Amino acid sequence: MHFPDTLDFLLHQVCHLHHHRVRQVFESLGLYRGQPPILRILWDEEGLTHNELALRLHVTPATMSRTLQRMEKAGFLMRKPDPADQRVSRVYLTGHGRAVQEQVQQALQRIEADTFAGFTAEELTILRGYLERIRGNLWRATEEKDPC
Amino acid sequence: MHFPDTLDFLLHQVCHLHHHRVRQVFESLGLYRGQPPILRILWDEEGLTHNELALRLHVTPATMSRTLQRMEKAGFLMRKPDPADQRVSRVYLTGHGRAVQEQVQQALQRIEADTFAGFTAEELTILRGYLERIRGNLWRATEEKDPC
DNA sequence: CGGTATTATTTAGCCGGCTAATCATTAGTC
DNA sequence: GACTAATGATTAGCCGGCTAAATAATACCG
Repeated sequence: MHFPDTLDFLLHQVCHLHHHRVRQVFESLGLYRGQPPILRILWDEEGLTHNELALRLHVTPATMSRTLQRMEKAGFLMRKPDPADQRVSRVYLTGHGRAVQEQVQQALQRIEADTFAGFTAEELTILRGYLERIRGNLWRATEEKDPC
Repeated sequence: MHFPDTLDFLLHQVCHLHHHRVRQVFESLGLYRGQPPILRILWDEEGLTHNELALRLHVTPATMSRTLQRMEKAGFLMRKPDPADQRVSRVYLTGHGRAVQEQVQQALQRIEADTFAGFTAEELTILRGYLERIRGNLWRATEEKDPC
């Protein structure tokens, strides 16, 4: 690398490697990066609408629609129309979607253990604070409609 | 959110928001998220091969090939065959690719300022250390060929 | 009640990630 | 020199992001 790492580029690299690690760990379960967070929500609460899921995970309805399609096709969940509103469809787990819970939780713990290996409890607390501040910073920055 | 944020999910959210911010800031320059790092390298050193660029940025040749195609089409760079080896093509900036340097640098500084707003110099040093450790952790984890 | 506005989901197309396969070129070996 | 192995770039297809547009259903207002 010919130019020194900016902190921002370092964050970019961490993101890239994190994505790669997630991909690697979930591959054998037939799950892709965007899918485990959806399962986590549904294990806790089935019957949510597409929109509710999209809002929870801060992605667009278009993204959610497509991911849910793929997960339904892969057998993790099913979508049923809401009897009270024909525009709405609600999302429910299949048996397979429920059956993978233990494995997915273990996979998530594995990723977390890998990512933060060697950090003391105090360091993890400090790091959490830093990441929360960064999240807040970025959230505010993207919400301000740029005049440029 | 019905389950508490794990640190890992917090990192996931930071990545997502960071991507979004980068997208937002570069939109007006006609650049997409993966493209500014390529320009940064080329401002410093033109004539690199596809493979060299891919290795520098830790992406696959397929990804680099496609991104370069798009950037050439958008007018930022051009690719020329290497006279010594017909498999190789080398990447050079166009006038436009050079002309946007100042604006791109400013955009990058803007993202950095937004992301780390409110951090003291000491905190930034600690954060850098943490991110470097995380990068190393993830790098090692992905390189180990998982037996699972 | 009729007309307009809003909403929920989907599709198309762009982007950057990946893997796998392909093709032409080059390197290596006998 | 002939053959095989390796290499560089590309394409196809999958994924998750986005925006824009579309369609059908529902809400709202006069």
